[in-house]
Amino acid sequence: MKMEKKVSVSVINRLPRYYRYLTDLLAAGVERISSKELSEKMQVTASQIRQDLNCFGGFGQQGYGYNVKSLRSEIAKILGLDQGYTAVLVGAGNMGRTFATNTKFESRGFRLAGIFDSDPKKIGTELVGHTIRDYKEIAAFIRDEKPEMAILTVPKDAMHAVAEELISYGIRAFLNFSYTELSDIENIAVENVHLSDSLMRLSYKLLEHDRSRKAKEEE
Amino acid sequence: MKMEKKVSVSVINRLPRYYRYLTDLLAAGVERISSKELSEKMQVTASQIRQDLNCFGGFGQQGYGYNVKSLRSEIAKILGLDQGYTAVLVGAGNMGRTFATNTKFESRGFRLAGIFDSDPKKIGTELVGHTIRDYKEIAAFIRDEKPEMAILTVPKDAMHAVAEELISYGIRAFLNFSYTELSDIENIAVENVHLSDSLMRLSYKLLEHDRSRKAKEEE
DNA sequence: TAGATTGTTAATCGATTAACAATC
DNA sequence: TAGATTGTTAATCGATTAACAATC
Repeated sequence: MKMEKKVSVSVINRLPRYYRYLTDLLAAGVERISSKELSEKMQVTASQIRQDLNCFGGFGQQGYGYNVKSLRSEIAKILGLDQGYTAVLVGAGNMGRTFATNTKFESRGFRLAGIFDSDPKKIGTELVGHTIRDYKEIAAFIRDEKPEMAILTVPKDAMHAVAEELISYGIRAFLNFSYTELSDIENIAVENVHLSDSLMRLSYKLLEHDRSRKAKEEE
Repeated sequence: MKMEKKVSVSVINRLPRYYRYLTDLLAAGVERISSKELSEKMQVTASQIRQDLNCFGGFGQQGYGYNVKSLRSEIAKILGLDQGYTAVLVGAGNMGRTFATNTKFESRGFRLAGIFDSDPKKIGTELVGHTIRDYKEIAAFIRDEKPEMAILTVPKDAMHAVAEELISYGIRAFLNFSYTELSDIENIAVENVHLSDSLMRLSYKLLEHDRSRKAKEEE
């Protein structure tokens, strides 16, 4: 895997999508695929696919295309899915429960080590095969289990304090679902998720469509 | 609001973030802000902020900056948040419940008209002030209530059939949470959300950080 | 070998940043 | 008026697309 120049975020952002499509193709029993075929399925250009992949290495073969299984595993490696990264989930509210339930951690190469909350009503109950633990025990837990990542689904007012505390225990990656953004911190990987942004983008697109429909009618 | 050239998706994608920051500033009682101040908060360039806003009009004032309240409301208008768009939620599973609970529809200018599921155990129960309805009744409901948007949190195998059915009833925007992507359809606004993509991006970032940390240690 | 499709270079296009005159 | 900061043009930078020689 070559890594001369820094790979642009545009490319990185597309990798999970490639991974998903390749996972589906593999499940469908497809053995090989050309950049052209894949580009049609994904509604992007074949050029872009080839350029993106060649940021990391030459995974294809002239005259043949790409082997679905091996390309998928190469992308997994690029994304770090082969690292066995371990995560803790902090916050077992609605969002936490949904994320824990919907995310197939193992099939994505991750391990969910534990779930924490500070609500006595939740502590001790079960969620996706884990007993929800008291947040007070998280320091000891992280010391023992050495997870790298934390998924934060805590109230926005608590978020910063929780993040700082977890960093002091050695956590170095955050998937943050709380409304307030966690800004970049040196040596810490951060990814903020905002579901309502998607709704607003959809609204913009709908407005655009309505506008062009109206413009057509007025012709 | 000028609209000569098509505004790029990069700009559109940033609008919800501006909207969030302005909402917070307004809540904090901040009256005016310059592109420079905002750029520092948001970790972008002041140039980018001014360029982005000027795609839609001159909302600022030389020597003064931007009025937080009025800029926020301009962005709301651009995003269509003043259109009173109405949505139905289809699927009251984990994801549906979380989205319904976490999204302050009204404060974002939307109206949630109804929630549908086909599970008899769920039908008739309450969720965020709505009684979950039988999916069989959705045709009549859409005819009466005329929602524009549907939020899809249905199993991936059902997704395409549901989307097509809803289009036939007049729905013209989809926020799709199912694993399978809903590809672009003419005159229909589509936004796909993939939570596990965020986890994979985080994983990539973590791997990058680990790599550069290791490289430093080896110096 | 002939055909197909990659990897890669070059050309184009678009987005970001810088700079500054306009103006509040 | 002087100072600040916008709106906007120009310069730079980067990303995407096109093209094609390399090669399986």
